[in-house]
Amino acid sequence: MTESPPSITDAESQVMTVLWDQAPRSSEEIVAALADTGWHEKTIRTLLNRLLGKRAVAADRDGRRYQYRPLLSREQWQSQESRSLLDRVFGGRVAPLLAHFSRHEKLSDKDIAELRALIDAIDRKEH
Amino acid sequence: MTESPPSITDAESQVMTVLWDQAPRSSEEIVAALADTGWHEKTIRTLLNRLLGKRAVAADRDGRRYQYRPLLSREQWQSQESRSLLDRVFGGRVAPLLAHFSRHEKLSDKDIAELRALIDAIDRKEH
DNA sequence: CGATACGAATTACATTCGTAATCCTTGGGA
DNA sequence: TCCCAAGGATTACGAATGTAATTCGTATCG
Repeated sequence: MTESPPSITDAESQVMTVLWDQAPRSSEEIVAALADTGWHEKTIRTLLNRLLGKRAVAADRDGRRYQYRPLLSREQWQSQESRSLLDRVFGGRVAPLLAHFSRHEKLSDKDIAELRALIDAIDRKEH
Repeated sequence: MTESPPSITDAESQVMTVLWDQAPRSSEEIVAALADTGWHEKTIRTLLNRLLGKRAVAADRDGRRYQYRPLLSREQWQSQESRSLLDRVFGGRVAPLLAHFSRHEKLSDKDIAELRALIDAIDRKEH
């Protein structure tokens, strides 16, 4: 059986975010970092456990506590989600997605600058 | 109360796809068009009904049958899904998403051309 | 004219997800 | 030494979702 990257839910991804931001962390720290969500401490511990079950995070014993760290990387997750959107919504083709963004999304100056840099980078890479 | 565009599930979107492809259609035609999914006819009718409940499709009486047609457009749906990905996964910014694609997805020449056209269009719009 | 078949409407049911509450263990303080 | 509180593990529970089965109404065929 091959290990496919774990798929995580929306709520779970918010927990991952705090670990991607900094790790390892104790559950107490994670709870603190998620104070703004309004989630109950119990809820966050549940999410942590589900992530453990999915092997999206690892827990290293630290005395009577655990230190949690991500196993699934943010990049892996972004890839999964992007590919999912691409396949589900745009028939797997990038161009329609780009066309969609160009027609419907408001791009900030920063976005535009980054896009320009992106294209330049691609140009250079293709020499 | 303002009408927000209905949010549809993954299975439902596959039904929408056949209506976006061509409409109006009878349920029989829709079932036929979804033969490759392996879904039971009952399943497809259930999805149609849920879409009706969400006002994502309309049913126009045609004798003792209905002719179904989409109320939610493919473009609207693509926008919703794109924005959702953007917000959930890329902090709401387009450039990181595109940067991600450029790093991890194979961009065809056509894709790159579109990207360039996108920037050019923006440039012109901003005069 | 009565039974049937087909589409529509309603109901069903297991799983996943969001959101906790409850139970279990054990290190530390009274 | 004994009890408690903080964390971890387990259980709960309603809503949404995937996937149907059951029931209902009626046009049609024998």
